[in-house]
Amino acid sequence: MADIDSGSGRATPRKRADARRNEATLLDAAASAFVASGVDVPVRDIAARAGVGVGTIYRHFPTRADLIVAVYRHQVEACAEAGPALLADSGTAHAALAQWINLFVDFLVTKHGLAEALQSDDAAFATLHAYFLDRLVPVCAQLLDAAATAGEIRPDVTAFELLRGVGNLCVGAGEPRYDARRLVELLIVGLRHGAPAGPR
Amino acid sequence: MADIDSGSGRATPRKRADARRNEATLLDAAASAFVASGVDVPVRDIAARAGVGVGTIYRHFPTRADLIVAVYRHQVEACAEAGPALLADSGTAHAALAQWINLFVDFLVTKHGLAEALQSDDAAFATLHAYFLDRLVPVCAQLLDAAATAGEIRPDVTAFELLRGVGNLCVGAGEPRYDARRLVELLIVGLRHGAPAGPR
DNA sequence: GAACTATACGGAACAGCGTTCCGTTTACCA
DNA sequence: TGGTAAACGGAACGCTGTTCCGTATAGTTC
Repeated sequence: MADIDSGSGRATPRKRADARRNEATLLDAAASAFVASGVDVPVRDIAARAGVGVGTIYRHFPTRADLIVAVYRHQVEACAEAGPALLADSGTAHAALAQWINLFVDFLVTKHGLAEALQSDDAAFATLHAYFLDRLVPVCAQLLDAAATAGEIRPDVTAFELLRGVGNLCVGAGEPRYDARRLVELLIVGLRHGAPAGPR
Repeated sequence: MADIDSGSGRATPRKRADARRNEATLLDAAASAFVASGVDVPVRDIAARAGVGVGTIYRHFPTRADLIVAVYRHQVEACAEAGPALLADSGTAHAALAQWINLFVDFLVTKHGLAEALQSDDAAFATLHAYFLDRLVPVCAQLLDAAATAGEIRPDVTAFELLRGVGNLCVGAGEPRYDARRLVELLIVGLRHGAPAGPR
């Protein structure tokens, strides 16, 4: 999948061959370990799977969050880029928003433990938090603004809040009696119908 | 607040005085430790606060979840008992449901880390899970049934699912940019307006 | 009041985690 | 074919929850 950090950067004098190889190996090992045991799989397990020492993991990925981000970067980027496309293609802004949220939920519920990690306030996950928010909040805000401008939804819910809420609802997906998708759907429906002042 | 385990039980020959004293001391210490540092405060901190050894904690409360349950039992009972009362007093079943959910949310958001613990799949929290579900699911189901029978809400959301969703939304409450109550409100609104088949 | 015993206590010890650190190995370049 | 900076492996550290057992003590019995 193309070489990592070859050419371009003159300032960084190019990493050693074994280092580049290990980084790729680690990404693969982490990805399969995440699938097998969730994103909270012990670091030692990932190291063993990759056939390296734990020190090697931390040299390449200073914190566990960096590893998670690296593994899922492609999919998060794809989700972010789908936002404007949906807005252009969908009949209404609300429909685009609903579809985009569905993409996000599909992504989250298929990654065991990712939703849990996303809303952990553990300092180790700060960069994970930051990456998801930096990348997705603007996209969500654009969809939200469009729907609000069109008068299709109540205008007082922020993109941060909605993403966080949806992420929270995805925690525990996979349990048979709990359908996160349905509850997220309820949330989106409520967004359309809820009066700004609320009941009572 | 009455004595603990006095009289009645002949089978249990009554605990020693120091044991009963320590149990009460531990409940107080745990309660204030939970307020100060969240329900995930280290066991050693609670022990230190109570002036006992960690062994004493585990003798009285075999698992951390038992301690949490013991500390919050009164409030959970109160919440459970409020359900039928609200149903009798409110104009509509949906209003009763909304108010009861509000009680639950108020309880959760004021207990740092409790919502997080509730949806943890850690085996240590199994009894915590079980207690909350045993006590609250039937109440929620009663409210839900009443509202569904009255045709005020879509009938395909289970009490378990709703409680879990609401609990999930309460995770991270306390963060300034995240208003769990508002999102729960959206969920309840969606419950009223959502068509069983959903959009699209 | 003294002796005896079941009960309860305290905290050292264990296991599992993330993370750090450093002696050793290895890839690259001259 | 050395020499050296880069990278590696895994022991070690600090922090968890939990267990275990020698010691202290409350309650009972004479």
